[in-house]
Amino acid sequence: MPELPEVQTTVLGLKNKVLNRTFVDVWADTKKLFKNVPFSKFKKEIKNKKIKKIYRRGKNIIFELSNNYSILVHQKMTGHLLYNKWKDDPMNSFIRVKFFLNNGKILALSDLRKFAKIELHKKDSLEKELSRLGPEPLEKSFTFNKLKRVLKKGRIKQVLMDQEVIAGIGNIYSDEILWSSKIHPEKETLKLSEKELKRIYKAIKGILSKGVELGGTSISDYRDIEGKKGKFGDIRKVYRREGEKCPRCKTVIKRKKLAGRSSHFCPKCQKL
DNA sequence: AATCGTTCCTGATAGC
DNA sequence: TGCTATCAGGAACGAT
Repeated sequence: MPELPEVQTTVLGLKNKVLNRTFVDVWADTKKLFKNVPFSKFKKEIKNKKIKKIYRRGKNIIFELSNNYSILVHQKMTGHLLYNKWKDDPMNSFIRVKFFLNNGKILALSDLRKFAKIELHKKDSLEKELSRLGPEPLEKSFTFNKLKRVLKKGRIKQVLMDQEVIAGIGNIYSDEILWSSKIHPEKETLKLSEKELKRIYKAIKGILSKGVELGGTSISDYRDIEGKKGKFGDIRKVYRREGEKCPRCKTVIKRKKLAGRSSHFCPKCQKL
């Protein structure tokens, strides 16, 4: 599922391929994905508009158009954008939306479970939408003190995944961050020592950067815009490794459901 | 006010 | 073999 590193990988690809192109038309078989305006209006407003800017905020992708509208795409769990000719792979075959560009190429959304959302925003409604998100963890302004200030009360795993606390962390990277910092996912944030917080801070920066560097994680559905897999999944330590051995201490990795989400951790390295 | 459970969706997998 | 039930999960939403 696309989290910060996956969305960043997609955005880098898009900047390379579709920046400054113009949308000629758009097709969709699943019009439900268009959440805040009817598909017909969406189509009318983006037709023949140039893509002036492409950027990421949290797990959202934003295309800024020449008519001061912006398109916001959230890939949710199984959505990913594909450009032109992409690698043949079952995961790339659930095409729900196609954007036709003025160079004759296609930008498509493949989304097995149809959870993705596409919205059309004017400046103020976009700002309002994005203002709910917490800070960007890879930005310089995300300092150790910033982390301490934004962390709210609760179990660390859920707090790390809360988009209003920090933007961009989901299930994969929160498990990896906690394993790396030797913290149990159910640990209460208020009970974290200064040392533990420092480890979490370093892990957030380190793991997310590594994720971006390796082009994200593709053990289930994520693919880059050419339809290719990211490589972070190869070096992950605990996520979806229940029953395997902890690379640090060889204890069998456990999985536990927390607030509807599975958490993977080493019961020896990550004690409560 | 904050926290919990439910919902959206469909392919893969387990169980009978 | 072939069917059905369960599971995966980001975030909005409704319920407590």
